[in-house]
Amino acid sequence: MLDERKAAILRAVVESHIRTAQPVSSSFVAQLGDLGVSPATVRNEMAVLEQDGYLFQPHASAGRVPTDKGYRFFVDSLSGPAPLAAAQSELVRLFFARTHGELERMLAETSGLLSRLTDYAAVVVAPSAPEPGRVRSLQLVKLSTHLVLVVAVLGNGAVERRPLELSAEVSDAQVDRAGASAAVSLVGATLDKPGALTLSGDLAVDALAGAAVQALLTTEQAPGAGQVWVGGAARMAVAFEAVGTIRTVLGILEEQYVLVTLLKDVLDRGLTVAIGAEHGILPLADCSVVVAPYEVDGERAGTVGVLGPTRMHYDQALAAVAVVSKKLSRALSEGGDGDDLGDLEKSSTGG
Amino acid sequence: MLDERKAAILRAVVESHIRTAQPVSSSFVAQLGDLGVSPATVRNEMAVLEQDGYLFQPHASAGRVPTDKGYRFFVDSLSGPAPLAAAQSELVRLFFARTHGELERMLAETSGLLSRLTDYAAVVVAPSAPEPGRVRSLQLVKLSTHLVLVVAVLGNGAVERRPLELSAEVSDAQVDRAGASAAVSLVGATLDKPGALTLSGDLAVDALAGAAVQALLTTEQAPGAGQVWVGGAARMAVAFEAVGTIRTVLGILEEQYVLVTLLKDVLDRGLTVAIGAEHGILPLADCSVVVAPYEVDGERAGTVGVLGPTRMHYDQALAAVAVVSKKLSRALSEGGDGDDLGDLEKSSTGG
DNA sequence: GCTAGCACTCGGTAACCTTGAGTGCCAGAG
DNA sequence: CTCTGGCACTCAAGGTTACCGAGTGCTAGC
Repeated sequence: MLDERKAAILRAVVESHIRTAQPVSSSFVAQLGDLGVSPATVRNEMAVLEQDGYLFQPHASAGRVPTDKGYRFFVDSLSGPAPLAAAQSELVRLFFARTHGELERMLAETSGLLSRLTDYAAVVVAPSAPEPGRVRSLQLVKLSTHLVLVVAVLGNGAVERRPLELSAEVSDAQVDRAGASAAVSLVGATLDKPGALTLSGDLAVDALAGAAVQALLTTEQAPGAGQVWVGGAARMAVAFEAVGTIRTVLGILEEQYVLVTLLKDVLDRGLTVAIGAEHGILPLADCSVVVAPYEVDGERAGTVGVLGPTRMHYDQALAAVAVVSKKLSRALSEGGDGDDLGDLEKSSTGG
Repeated sequence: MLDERKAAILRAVVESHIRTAQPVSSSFVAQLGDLGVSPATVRNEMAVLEQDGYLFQPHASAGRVPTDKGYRFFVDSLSGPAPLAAAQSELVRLFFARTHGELERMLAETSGLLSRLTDYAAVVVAPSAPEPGRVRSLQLVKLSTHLVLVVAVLGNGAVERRPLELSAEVSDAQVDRAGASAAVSLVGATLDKPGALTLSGDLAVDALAGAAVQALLTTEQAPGAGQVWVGGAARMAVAFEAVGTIRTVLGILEEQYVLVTLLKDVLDRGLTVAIGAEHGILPLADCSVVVAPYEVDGERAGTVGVLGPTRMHYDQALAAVAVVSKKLSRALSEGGDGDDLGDLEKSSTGG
């Protein structure tokens, strides 16, 4: 599609513009020395690249700036994510060595990590299904005469909690028996495939046990699914100069629904990077997104991503997103805090 | 301290500047007609107000702008929070009618509510002590050979969860017995006053039970205490013009520790409003904070607050913060989702 | 004590010019 | 046919000047 020289020029323009945020001149590219041609030649090539839609000239006496198409070519021609800088690898290592425990806190902090790694805003989407891990423990706790709490502990330490409002009063003993019954049905099973419920004969008990199991099974799709954490939104205020852009981007970053949909769409289209207008969100026309799914026990669970300006350091962002998603997958999968994370470091570098 | 006319002029300047963000001229104040004097007289008074540190003149041929001291006077002379607009009352009502369930989600969404009410950024600090309610249930769950999870359900439905790493392996039976023992010690007690632990004779069991109780008692001060949710940070990008200011303010809004300390300090000094440099945070010199504590079961638990530009609508912010903190207190106190929130509406309006 | 009048200050805007970076194009060399 | 040096052209950015007008401080008089 592009002969090698045009490709080289385009790459040079993109790289330079990513670094400096300035239009790139023909003489600058020529001076780079990679091609051994004069500025005039570069100019001719650039004119063609502009006609083909890879470059754009803000005004007559300015250099060239890449278009979305130009960035797309650049990203597609990347050999892969850059290796993480040593300091950053260390950050990641420390983070995952230190962090365990609560899922929510972990994901929230992961968004902070990813943002620090890339210097852009980071987004982490919670697993959309209830934790698929096996149920380790289930308990009913009577809070008041008409309120019972179902508490389940899953394999990875996550705690699922559901309130149950009762129409009729039940005794403590009945709650206990219902809890035992529900526990028999669910403990050891995964949340999507419960065991059968053994009936006790006491209607109230069986109804309560059934309701408890049911409450856990119904993924709280609407409200909870796709919970989102955004880290380092402030970094977008650094990435952009125009106040208007900052405003709109920050606004979007608070719209959880839009964010979740955005990341999901990109992944569904099989992409890792969405550049400028490629994702449909108009206000984010100046932004690109780098995403990766993470897994829990081998199943695609949630998404991590980076949102930065179109002129972002794609190689670094790709690397950071890849490493974080991988390590996160490990950390969240059964076995919990991995002892064997060390070897991952290498394998992810050579992606 | 200020005669009535000076006070009126000062109030007029503050009010106008809050609305327009522009320096206020003597003729404008005179035109308002509240005093029936000429611009020249207003000028003389303004000159005095400037000497006394209430006003400031950006440059010779400009109007006056309030200083922090000027705002302080204004706020102190407010008759109290303004009544909430009807639409906003409705927002609050709907919110608290709809929202219940998980503490964290509730607090997170509350920050969004408060931000929408005021059009500034809102901050909600989680209860700093572990939920003070009585322990309703306690359970140990063995996650892997060396990892046990302590799960406690408190009176208000909150779930406290602590991981315990074991140095030696214990059997399932031992974990169960330790759980029972710890439960006897804690269930029915409040977390700050545990009952004595009855020893079983099995060293491993007793050690585990003790560790479990201990884990729950130690408020996870450092990491978890003072968890913070920030809502509507993007609104700060609207409140300020200068990119630099936006950057620093957004930066601060992500520093949880700073935020928690800030709100705590303001409350500890007995203030409801901190204006400009009154709180020690230099980068927030252009910002004011309006805070209120909320309670759980009659005890001061956490804080809600609004962060806006120094020239913020204090009356509205005060009103919003007051109403939200009150309703939040109700919603979080034993009894949970209140049925009796209706009557609060009136009492809070006439603050 | 208030006010009208007046001189003064100074930020903001527009008009103008200059500068220089960068291009497009052309003609000639390889 | 491709590349390059040269040259005219364009246009944003920055500096200078002048002007306008908002707003003040001061003073003299009511």
